Amino acid sequence: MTDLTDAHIDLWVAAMRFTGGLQQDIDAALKAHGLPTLAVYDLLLEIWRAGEQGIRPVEMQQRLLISQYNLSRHIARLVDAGWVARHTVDDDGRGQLLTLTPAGQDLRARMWEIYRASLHDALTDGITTDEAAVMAEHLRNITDNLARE
Amino acid sequence: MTDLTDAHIDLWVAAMRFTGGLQQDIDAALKAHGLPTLAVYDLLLEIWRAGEQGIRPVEMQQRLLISQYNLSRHIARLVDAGWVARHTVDDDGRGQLLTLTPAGQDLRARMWEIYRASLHDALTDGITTDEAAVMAEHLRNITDNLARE
DNA sequence: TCAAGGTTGATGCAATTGCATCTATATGCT
DNA sequence: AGCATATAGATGCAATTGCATCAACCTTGA
Repeated sequence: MTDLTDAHIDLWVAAMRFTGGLQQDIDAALKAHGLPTLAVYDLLLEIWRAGEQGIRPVEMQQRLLISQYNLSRHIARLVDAGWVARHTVDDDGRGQLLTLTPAGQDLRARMWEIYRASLHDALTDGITTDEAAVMAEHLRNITDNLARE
Repeated sequence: MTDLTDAHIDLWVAAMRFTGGLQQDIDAALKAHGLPTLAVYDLLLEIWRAGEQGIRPVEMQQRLLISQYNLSRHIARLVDAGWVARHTVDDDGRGQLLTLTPAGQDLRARMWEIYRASLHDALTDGITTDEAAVMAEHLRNITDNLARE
């Protein structure tokens, strides 16, 4: 039973400022190019990764930190905008499978250009590849602890 | 001119999942105890730190990642709830100084109990104090880079 | 087969956030 | 002083989010 030290708290504060600040920068860059937010990008990425087979909303919900009703409404907007297509599921009448339309694939690619540029500007100067790998591993360890509880 | 590597991207993804997941856990714990959200805690903390002298909203805005109108409305709610008091500024008729009422001080303390417990559960098992210190320093370096641009 | 309970996704309504703009005060310039 | 511009904070309105609940479908068990 170890203690929570000031260093642990510092880590939490630094992590919050890092993700919060960079997230704002990325969203600002996306908006400046007339593109949707980072939250929408995450959805498009998941659907894109699923390929032609598609992905169920319930599966996206498990992977992303998003509430069910929020996901449901995001999907409705993406479908309305013509970026995502809904398909029926053969063996489950409740469900649906989502795929990206060509326009959706194009949008995701354009968003990634901007997203990637923001990450480049923010990350490459301040930290080496090796340091980044070590930190990512540590953060995954902690996050796995969370999920386990 | 270095490159953005997969390790850098992994770091970003891991950091997002870490802060997002833990933030959800903390907010859930606070809510389970009938307390306001983490965002409100940050405001109370800033005002608390300012002590009897108080703090101006414009200064809070610079320190926290919050928009002006959002801050303005949060403050209005905190004042309505009796947790924060507004004072006039002698040499600036536009401004105001905020302090915590006794009820606000009590609220902040109660929130910190829950907040601290969540941080303890999440952090102490997965990472040592020394590792946490190193990571916090790295993250601050990156975040400082952001601010400079 | 069919009732009970679980899962998937949608939605009405309230609260919050984002955006644009506004009011009031302060500062700087001539 | 008098006007233009900048800063601090508030607010009307639209969009998004949170919460509770719902409808439709699936699964299990008697």
